[in-house]
Parts: sequence; structure tokens; C-alpha cells
Amino acid sequence: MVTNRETPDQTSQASAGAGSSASAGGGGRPRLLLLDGHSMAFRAFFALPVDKFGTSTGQSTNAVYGFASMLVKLLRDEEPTHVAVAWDLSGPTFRHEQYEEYKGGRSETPPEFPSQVPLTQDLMRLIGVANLSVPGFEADDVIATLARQGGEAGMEVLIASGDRDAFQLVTDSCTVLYPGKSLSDLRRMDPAAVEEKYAVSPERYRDLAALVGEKADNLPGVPGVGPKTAAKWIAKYGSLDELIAHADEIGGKAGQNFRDHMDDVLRNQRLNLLATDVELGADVASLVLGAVDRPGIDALFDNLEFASNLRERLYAVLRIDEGGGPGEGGDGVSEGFSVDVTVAGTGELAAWLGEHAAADTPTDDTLTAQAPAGLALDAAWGRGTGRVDALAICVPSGAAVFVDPTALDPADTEALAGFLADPGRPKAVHEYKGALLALGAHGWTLGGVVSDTALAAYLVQPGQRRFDLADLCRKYLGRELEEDTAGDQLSLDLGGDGGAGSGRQHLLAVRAAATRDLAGVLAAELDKRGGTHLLADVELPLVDVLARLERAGIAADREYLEGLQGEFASEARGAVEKAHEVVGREFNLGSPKQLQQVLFEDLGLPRTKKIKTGYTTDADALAWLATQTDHELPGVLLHHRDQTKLRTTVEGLIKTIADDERIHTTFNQTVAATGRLSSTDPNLQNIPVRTDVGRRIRRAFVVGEGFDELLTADYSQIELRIMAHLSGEKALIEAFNSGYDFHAQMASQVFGVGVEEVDGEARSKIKAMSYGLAYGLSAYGLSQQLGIAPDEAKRLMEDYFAEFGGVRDYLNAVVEEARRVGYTETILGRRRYLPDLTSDNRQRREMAERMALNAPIQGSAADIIKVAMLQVDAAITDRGLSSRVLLQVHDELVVEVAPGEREEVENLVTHEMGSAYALRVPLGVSVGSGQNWHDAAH
DNA sequence: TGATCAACGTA
DNA sequence: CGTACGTTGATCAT
Repeated sequence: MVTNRETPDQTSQASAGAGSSASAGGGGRPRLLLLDGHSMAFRAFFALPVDKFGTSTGQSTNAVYGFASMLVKLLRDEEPTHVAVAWDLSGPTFRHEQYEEYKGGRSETPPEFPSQVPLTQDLMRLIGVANLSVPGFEADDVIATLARQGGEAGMEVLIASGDRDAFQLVTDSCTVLYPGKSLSDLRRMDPAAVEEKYAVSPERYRDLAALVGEKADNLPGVPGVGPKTAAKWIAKYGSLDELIAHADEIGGKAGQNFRDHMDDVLRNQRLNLLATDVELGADVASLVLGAVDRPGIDALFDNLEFASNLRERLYAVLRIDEGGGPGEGGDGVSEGFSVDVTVAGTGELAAWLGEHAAADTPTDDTLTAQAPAGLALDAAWGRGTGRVDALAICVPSGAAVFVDPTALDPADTEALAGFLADPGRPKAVHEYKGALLALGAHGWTLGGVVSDTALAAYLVQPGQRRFDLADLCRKYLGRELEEDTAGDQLSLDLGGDGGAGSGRQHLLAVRAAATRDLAGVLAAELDKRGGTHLLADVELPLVDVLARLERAGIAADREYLEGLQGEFASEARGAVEKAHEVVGREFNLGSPKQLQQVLFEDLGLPRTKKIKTGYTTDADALAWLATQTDHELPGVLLHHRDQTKLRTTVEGLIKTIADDERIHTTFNQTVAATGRLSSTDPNLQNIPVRTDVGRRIRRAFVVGEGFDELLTADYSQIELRIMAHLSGEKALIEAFNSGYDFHAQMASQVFGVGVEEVDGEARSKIKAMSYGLAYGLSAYGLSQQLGIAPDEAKRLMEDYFAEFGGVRDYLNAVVEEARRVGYTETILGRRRYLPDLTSDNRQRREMAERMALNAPIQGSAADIIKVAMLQVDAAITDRGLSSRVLLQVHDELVVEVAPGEREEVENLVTHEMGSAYALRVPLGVSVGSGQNWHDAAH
């Protein structure tokens, strides 16, 4: 018999004390439930459709869900007092030592499966169920050992396993629950059931299996001998040993095969014996159902985006009241967070800060290691300004203070301002930029912010949609953050006499505590991902720069915009009239639905590309219709589209002009999964520039009073330069270093002609090809864009790669690496996780592949311009200049130049942007200036 | 009133 | 059948 003395790998705190009395079994005989983890999880995986169970981030969850619901059912129906799940480890087992091909030749595990195993194990741990695994042994052996121990301890044993080897363990007090067609259908295999199914007793099941073989384990049996024959032989001779002793007596072809394959049978018999004396380091008594980690389960279920249904069933069977966890909190407000909140009355804040948040003497680098205080604001912000209604500070010790800014005496104000501004007193805050804008509006400065929990969470998982404090608490702390359910009016009433204990103060203090706690957890998460530098040296410092961009805004010429609005509106009206006249009736040109009716039904024009709601009427389709038919309607519609689009753009801008006659956009730092900024309310990153008419809108963005002109500086072909850098493709690097027209240079190589002979058409084809690369462009897509035949596009790509194969190799390698490690990385280590790379849904997988090849390119460009913004800002400050950056448009900065500073600013911006990051090719920067954004173009 | 779709603007 | 965004008007559900 095999023994093993290694320390078991026990991933759970298995016990809640062996002596604690079991409560679930209704007082009868103790009942031990043992599950074969991989086997049951695998069954669950195939029982539920993988594409129907997954999170928004692409994590598959069907196996976890199935396993959990199966466990819930078992806990409810069987009422076990003791439970354990045994898991296989990945390494070889003692069976491999005896037979190398053991379990060989198995078809590959579905890629969505492995990541679900640790999740299932987490869930078991949180429920209080032990996960057990022992190196060198299979889960079956662990189960067999525990089943023996349980039996000896007088327990009733239940084994849930999809592995038939477990049948050998069946006795009067040990039943195997064997999964049938569906998950809920577990067949009770007691001695009678085994006998009925296989016509042998459980003790003889091994003999039968040895003869028949086990395909799943790569154990071939005797050819031509199935369960029927095997059972017949065993019945005749009593056991396999006896059968072997009388091997000569067996007649027929089967008998000959038996003698010929005797070695296989003996090997099978040896290998299918389960070890019952594995050293576990855990006593069976310790498997008693343990303490339930309810917040942990909540957090995990939220993460996995499970419906509440399963959670309710689980809590019901665990006898947990869903409303409140056992022994948690008690005040119902700050569940999971214990804060000792002081509501500072007038004249008390200075003393509190003195006691709890005194300035440390900044001596050495221990300063940075100092734990931050959590800062939470009851505030609003936007359009470059804000307002603070209240704030709370929670220091590392747990003490918290609630501050009403309207109830401060001069000493309080000074102490608070000192605390907030002091770079030596570290703070964590959620949404740092908002805090800067809100506090700034009251004249406060905020310094020493070492963490923005929203920003940190974004860097940890940039693909997430929301970074609410409550969401993050649930996700990273496993705690619920109670929302303020009372309306403003009610809170006001409650706080009318300034009495302590009203919910509002507590809630804000709890947010401060949560922010403080989250900062620590997220810092650790980020560190694991190598993102600490990015947060501390790029994103956090950038927050302050962005706040000043938003606060500055950009001056707008309202009258000019109103003039444009009238012009575009009247053009659009004209188009509407014309269209109605042409069609002979009135209809809404802005309704794609009515447009389809008119174009394809009434006029019977040729159908365009199909979309969900019928046939597309987009600009490409209308242009195509214009060429296909002689009808004038498509052209009129296109003109109408153009003009209304411009009109709404202009109208949107006019609405957002603030009292200072400037437009203050909001830059979002946690939206784009690649690391780019985005701009909203209004979006100043999509102001028209490609057409002459559209460009006129840019004349409305003018230099503000007190400044001389606007200056724009942009990176030329930054993404292509990054591709050259990352791929190391020599031809590309040389093309950039030569300093000549890049696209013409590339075209000359592809077409094998001199640079001078490259015509405009050839150049633009190659330009489209180069840019398309970074998006994962297909031959078909390229043909569409260039209006050439797919064949020709394909040839163009082949010719391109014949010259610049390094680029293709690089792009392929990026995807391959991302598939292996699960994420892509930019030059500054910004990661993007793409679980869909291993999806077996082709569309999702290919989408993820394009994202994977684009993310490092787009993201590295974002890294570079962010660094450039920091450097430009610092250089302006260092030189004591008054010019200021107003906008960032991905590869462009717009600067408002103070009188007499143009030359210096131009040089400074060119230099700082050009030196933001040392690529293997130079960073080209071009600059222009003028009285408005349009004229500042170059 | 809110969500979704089609369409279209930018890098 | 091309990545990353945000906004608009129409439409449909609540």
C-alpha cells in the first residue's frame, strides 16, 4: 500500500474547532459529505452553457455556479454535519510513477475551465468547507482515506464524484452520489445500486474495471470484454484473482484476448485501487462545517455577478439571515466599518486635528511609508469648479471627524487648511480631481494625496465600467457601504439642531474609513501588477494638472457660434424641404426608420448592408446609393446629415459656455481601457477638423483675455513610431530616422520605386495600411476603406509584410503573449486584461485579439502624452511663465500663451513633448499658433 | 423618464 | 469583417 508523508496542502482553515457540536444533522448520526472537486466542477461546466454564465469582464462562471448550486442542494437534502472537497493537484501522482501514460491522451481542457477552479475553492473556503489536496495523490485517494476514517468513526459517508473508481468505496454506510444527465440528478449508488448496474458487488467493482479498462484514465482493458462479459467471468470465478488463476479455462476469442492482455489487466487492478491511508494532517472531525464568511461570500458573488437567487438559497441552507450577518456591526449603518466619529463643533476641529493628525517631522523616507488618512467629501463638482458641503477625515487609528465647513472658527480653519494642504500628511481620497475642484472653489488646497482609490482601481482593472466607492468596498474589502437613503430634505431636518448621531455624519465618516482601507488593499493589488510607479508618478500628479486644465477652460466666441448655428440650421432646413419635395411627402429625415421606408419601400432603391433594424442608411450607404442610382435624394440626405450634425455640435457647445465666456470640459481619467483620457460635457476631443465646413467650428475656440494666442502642438504619427519602437522593425525605424515623408518612404519600398515616383494614390494606400495595422485591420476592411477589390487589398498587405515583416511578427507576438499571461502592457507597464483571448466564441476571441494588439500601441501613446503634460506643466512652473495648457486631444496639446511668452513656450513644449520618452525613433512634434484653434493648426 | 440603437465626430 | 471614446435624436419600454 502506498503511503505519503508529505505535508498536505490544505488551502482552508478546515476547522471551527473539532469539539464544536454539529447542528445541521438534526441530532442523529454524524454525516460526512465528501466531494471530488475537479470531477464535479467539470460536470457542472458541461451541464451549463459557458456562454450564458460569465461576468462583464469575461470571466466564465458556469462551473462555479453549477458547483455552488449542486452543493446547496446537497447541504439542504443530505444535511451533512461534516464536509470536505478534495482537489487534484497538477503534478504527477504515484500512479504516474507506475504507469507513465496514466491519464494521457486526454482531450484538452476547455480554456474557460481552469480559472474557475480557484474561484470555486474560494467559495468553499468562505462557506466554511475545507479544500483538501495532497501532492502525489488524486482527489479520489483523499476521499477514500476520509471515507475510511469516517466509517471508523461511525459516520455515515456520502461521496459526490463523477469518477466510477469511487464505487469500490461503497458499503452499507458509504454511498456514492454519481451525476447523471443533469446536475441535480445525482444517482445514489449504494451496494444494491452498484450490484444492479454492474452485476458485481462493490468490493468486486475494481475487478470488473480492471478487465473493462478506463478510457478516461488511459487504461485499456481486454479488447472485446465489456461490463457484461467481465461480470459474467467474475460471477463464475468469484474474483479477478481466481479468474486469473483459471485463465487457461476461458474459451473463445475473449478468453484469448484476456490471456494476451494479462499485463494490462494486472496494471489496471493495481492502479485502480484507491489509497486509504493518505497522510492528510487533518482529522475527519475537523471537517465539521465551519464559520461562514458572509461579507466574503457577498463580495465573491458580486464579483461573479451571480443573481441573488443562488445567494438566497445558499444563505437559507447555511441558516444565515440575509438581512444582517452574524455578530456584525449592529448599528446597521457602518456595517463592516468601525469608526469612532467625532462631530466637530465650532472651535473643536483644531484640537481634534492636533490630537489625531499632528504633522510629523518629515525626517526621512519613512514619510512615504506612513499610512494615509482617509478623506471623504460631501461635495459636487463639474465644469471646472465645485462645492463642499461637508468633509470627514479618518486617521489610521480609526478615529474620525466630521466637519461642517460653515461651522469653523479661525483656528479651525487654519488647522484644517494646514492639514489639507500639507504634503507631509498623507491622504487617500476617492476621486481626487473632484476633491481638488470642490475644495479649490472654497480656496482650499489639497496636498499629500498618496492614493486616489478610483484611480488605483482603474489601474488595477482598467476595463471596469464603474469605480464607485461602494462597488470597490464590496469588491476589494468584502464589505457593504451603506448608501445615504434619506433625501436631502430629510437629512437637513435631522441635522437641524446640529445634533450628533444623525446618519449623515456617520455615513461620511464611514466613507473616509472605507477610502483609507481601500487605499491599502489597492496599493497591494497594484504593486502585484507592477503599477505603483504609474499611479504615483504619472496618474496622481496628472490629476492636479487636469484639475487646472478644467478650471481654466477655453475661451469661446459665443456670437460666432450663434452665427454658425443659424447658418447650419438654415442649410439643414433647406435640405429638409428639398427632400420632402423630391419624395412628394413629409417625413423625418432624422429617423433612420422612416428613411428606410422612404428609400427602400417607397422609392424602391437598392438595399444596403443589413443591420439589426433593417438596412443601413449611414453615410457610406447613402454615398453608394448616390452612385448606384441617379436619384438626387441620397445626396440631399447626406447634406442634411452633415449640416444637422454640425448644428447640434455647435448648439451643444453654446449651451456649455460658462459665465466667464469659457468652456470647461471634464477630463475623465478612469474611462478608457487603454489609458487614454476622455472628455465630456462637452466633449472637446471630437471637434470637427477633417472637412472645411467642420473646421470652421474651431474658429470659435479663441485666445482668452490677457493672453496673446493659442498654440497647438501635436505628435506626428506617434502610434506608428510606437509600432516601430516596439516591433524593432529596421525598415520602419530607418524610415522614421531618415526624416523624409514617412508614408511616401514606406510606399517607395513596398512598390519598389524611388521616393520621387510615389504618387498620391500609392502613398495614401500605404498610409491607410500602416494605420490600419494598429487596429487589427483585415484585408476586407482595407478594401472597404480604400474602395478597392478584396484581392487587391490582400496583395497590398502581402507586399507590405514582405518588406516590413517585423511588424506582423510583433503584432502576432503581442497577441500570443497576451493570451498566455492574460493581459497586455504599455511601455509604462499599464496593463489591460483580456480574458476573451481564450474564448471559444470566435467573434469574441477575435475582437479580443484586435484589442490586444491595439492596447499597447494606443496605451503607450497615452502614457507618453501624459508624461509630456507633466513635463510641460513642470517646465512652465519652473520658468515662472503664465502660459497654460488648456486641452489634450490624445496626441495634441492646446496651450494659451501669455504675452511675450510665445517663443519660449514653443521651444519648451517642443522639447518636453519630444523628450517625454526615449523611443528607438525620435518623437516628432509640430507646433503652430494663432488667434483661434483653427488658425493655430499647422 | 430611462435605455437602446444608429449615426457620426475625434485620435 | 477596425481600436478608443461621447453625443445626439429617434424609438420603445416603463
